[in-house]
Amino acid sequence: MSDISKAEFEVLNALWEGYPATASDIIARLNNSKDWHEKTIKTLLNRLVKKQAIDFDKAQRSYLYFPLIDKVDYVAKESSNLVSRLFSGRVAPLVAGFAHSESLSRQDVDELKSLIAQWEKDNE
Amino acid sequence: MSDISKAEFEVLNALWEGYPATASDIIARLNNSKDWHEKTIKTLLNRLVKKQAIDFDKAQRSYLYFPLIDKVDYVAKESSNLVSRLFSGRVAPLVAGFAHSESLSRQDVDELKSLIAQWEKDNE
DNA sequence: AGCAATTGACTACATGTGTAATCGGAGGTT
DNA sequence: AACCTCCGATTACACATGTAGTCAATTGCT
Repeated sequence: MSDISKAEFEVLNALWEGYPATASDIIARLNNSKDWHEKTIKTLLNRLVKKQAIDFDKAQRSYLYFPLIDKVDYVAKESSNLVSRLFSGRVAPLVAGFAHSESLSRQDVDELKSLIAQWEKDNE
Repeated sequence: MSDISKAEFEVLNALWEGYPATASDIIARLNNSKDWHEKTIKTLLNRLVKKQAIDFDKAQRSYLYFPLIDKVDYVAKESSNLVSRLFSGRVAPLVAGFAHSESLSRQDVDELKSLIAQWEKDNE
């Protein structure tokens, strides 16, 4: 399973942006958002390899990293994890929280409506 | 902020079930779900106090613990955190994931519909 | 009064995590 | 051939975390 730390996740996420990618690629991508030392990122890549979250092909000098776990899967697992821990597994109360805090956009609402329509078509 | 670890969260969550509560109360509550040593739970209570997530009133011998942070707030922060990290801050894609994995219930859908209706009334 | 049990405080210790620095070797440069 | 450079591997180290154990004081029991 994923026992990926916060920092490790950022690196993995950068890799999901495009792969295979060299360490330098990842470092460049993270340079924008994070203020991490190159060595730090390499350490994190290493730990991700050890955790079997990513792997690499040996190119000439540098490695070509690629993810072993799919972003969609990871995201689904994390979401369901949080929803089950914090909302007894039901997603509506989470959305309710967002509605309350004004964090619900017109776009969200439109998408939700369409999701619901689809769900109802499929489920009855 | 909350830098509450997983184990600490379980204890805090047990406290939210009802407070003020003694350490023994919490231990009893967690006994059902977790297989933690009494001492472990007391350590976690202590750490939560140090982190100013909870506090206590000194009763006679044992303390009466109570939360300093509200579950609703905590839950909102964690949710928004996850949604922003994994879904660029928009909640609909998260719900879409649930719809896809058959984890959306009739009840969820009804609640979502009512949330949406309310949102639209408020927002246009 | 004296002892046992209970409670929070303090201590312990292995492993995880954030954040690098150093090492040794492969490749390019002169 | 000798050296510099760039890469991954290995090592470092402080603080967080999971998971308890020991200590000292208080309380209840006899």
